[in-house]
Amino acid sequence: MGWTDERVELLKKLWSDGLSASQIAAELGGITRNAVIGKVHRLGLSGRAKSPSSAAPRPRKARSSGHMLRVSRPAVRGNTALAYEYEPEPEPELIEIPTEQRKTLLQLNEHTCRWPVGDPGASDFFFCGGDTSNEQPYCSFHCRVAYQPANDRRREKRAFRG
DNA sequence: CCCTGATTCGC
DNA sequence: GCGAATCAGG
Repeated sequence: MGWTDERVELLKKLWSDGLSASQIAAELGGITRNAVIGKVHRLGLSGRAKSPSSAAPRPRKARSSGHMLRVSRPAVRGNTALAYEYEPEPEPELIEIPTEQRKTLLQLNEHTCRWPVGDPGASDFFFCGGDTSNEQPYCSFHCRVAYQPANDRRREKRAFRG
């Protein structure tokens, strides 16, 4: 699907009407939003009350100085390797479960926390084994973890590890 | 993770 | 010139 005069005119109209590139792409059909954006730029009609931050020029290559370093996973496109990576996040603090408290599946009973720790099937997989109370399946800490609102997945994941 | 536009560059 | 890939940001 090429850029016929009709399609270009429609593109100009829709773009000036404030439609997004993906919306225009869907309207024109058989084309991606990248194609729309590329055409918009080539036509020189970009800049539509754009956010100033997105208008800032992007560096061609990674800056190999300053605090943004540690290129450990180069992103390669074609024969050009360009990448920069931010400092890795620090490891989340793991809640230690005493070794002597840990239980295997066979060691669980109605008074031991059943919260799984580690990857099932792994050699170091075990259960929390902490004391439970009030007929709960988990210890107090893991009860909080298990019953907290489900929208905080990051926290849930962290808790799963420990 | 959804989306937005911006930019680069092989084709 | 075209637009996928990739970027930065909301």
